[in-house]
Amino acid sequence: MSFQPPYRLDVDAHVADLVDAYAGLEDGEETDRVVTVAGRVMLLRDQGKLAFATLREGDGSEIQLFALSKVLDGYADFVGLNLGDWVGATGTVVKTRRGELSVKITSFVHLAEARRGFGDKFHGITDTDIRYRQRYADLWANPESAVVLRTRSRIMSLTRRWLEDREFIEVETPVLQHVASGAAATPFTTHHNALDVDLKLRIAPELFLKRLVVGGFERVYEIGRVFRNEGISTRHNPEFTMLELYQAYADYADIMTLVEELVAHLATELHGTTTLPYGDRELDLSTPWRRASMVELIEESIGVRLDVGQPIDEVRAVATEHGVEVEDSWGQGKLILEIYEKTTESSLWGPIFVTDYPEEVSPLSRSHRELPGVTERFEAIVAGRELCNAFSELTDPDVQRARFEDQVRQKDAGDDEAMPLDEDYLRAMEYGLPPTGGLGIGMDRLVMLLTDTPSIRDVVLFPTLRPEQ
RNA sequence: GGGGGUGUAGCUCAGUUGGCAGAGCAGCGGCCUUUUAAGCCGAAGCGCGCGGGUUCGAGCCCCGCCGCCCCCA
Repeated sequence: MSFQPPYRLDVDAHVADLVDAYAGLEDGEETDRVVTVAGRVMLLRDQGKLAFATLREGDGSEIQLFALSKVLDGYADFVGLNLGDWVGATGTVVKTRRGELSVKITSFVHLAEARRGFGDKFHGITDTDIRYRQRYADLWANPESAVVLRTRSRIMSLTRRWLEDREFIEVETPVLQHVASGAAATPFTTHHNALDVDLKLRIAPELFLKRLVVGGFERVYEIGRVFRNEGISTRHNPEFTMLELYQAYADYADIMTLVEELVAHLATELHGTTTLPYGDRELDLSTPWRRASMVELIEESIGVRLDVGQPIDEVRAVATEHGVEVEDSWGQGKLILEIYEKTTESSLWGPIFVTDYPEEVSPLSRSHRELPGVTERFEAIVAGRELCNAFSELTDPDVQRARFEDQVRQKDAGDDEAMPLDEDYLRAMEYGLPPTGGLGIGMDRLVMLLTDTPSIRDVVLFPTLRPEQ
């Protein structure tokens, strides 16, 4: 007869709690506390008339099951278990003579067979292809994978709580959009049969969230998946999780404060400190973070002070001198951004707020209150990577229309990632968008930095992969 | 798209100057009253990513392709 597992089981103790509660038992001491625990048998040491098994719960906590043939009903079945099998076990909490906290079991139930093994019981599974494709196996074979991915859940939860404590409300906006705008990226296209229209998967929730600010949601955020049809690397997955928030009556300086406080809060909650290891370096997330403008940082890097107002030939010359492949359609702003990315960005470790991006490359940002040609926009670089993008939002519909039209010109000139014009968003702005600060954070990258993880695939449960075989 | 690394049993890996494919673990059979990656005995399992080529002979050499990892564009 085939294996017939029970339909349910009353589990009355978690391994982690038992480990905490009974750490002080003496070697050989037995309690009369009866517990039922459950998990997978990860190791089994059969001694003949007695056996020891290592039971692991999904959170990684482990306790030994101590089975005596004289005491345990079904002893023969117990020692016949395969590594990886799910069991429930009932018995008393004891510490063995050799000092291992155990449940001395009087009965057990076989809950599921592991027809496939979890790999080498010492080395686990190291083949990345198996780890990413069969995450369900990786989570058991490599407990450190499970720790990172569970920490991700914790980060999402802490972030939501922190924002809600500050009166932000969470919303959900469309993933399927007629116009995929709000970022410079190539969208995925799909088709709706009943309407017979092509739809895009969102590349950012930005424009919908700002519509909500127009609608009176003064502090609003969304944590959701966005999709960008571009390459895959250690820092890019085609679908990733973005936090965007908008705060009415705030500007980009307020948002800088919000970002550094949020990140420092998360670090403190998770690790008890704002000084974290990342790779072979250290990361000091204590506030405040340095603020410096893009042109200042370029000057520090290459010794040349650039300005969007200077003659374009001079900026082109600097770009060419530093190996930037210049296109004729680029103005000073785009050239300066390219020079920054080529010469400066990779040398930044951070945390640092890079501020005052050129208008030409910032179609949704409000112009700087003092400096001509640049916007009140910043990106944070943390651990050498771009973490977020934020600005004082552009609120003037006429200026926004002009910026969109400029983007369309750039698209026509061959820039595939230039932003399309969103007519409905302009209509929304005509109802009045108050002064607003906005932010987008790549949550996957935030998890990477808080878990000291080098690849985005290690913080995404099921990363996008080529189809098998 | 370019460069580097890698692909041998279910898993982790070793395979010397080209000369009948190996180990540990898992799985299977057996022994064992305090194990900790338990130990011991036994049987079984891969024809070496795929396709060509050189050679008496290729896991090792050559060519092409494919997958995975890393770096760069």
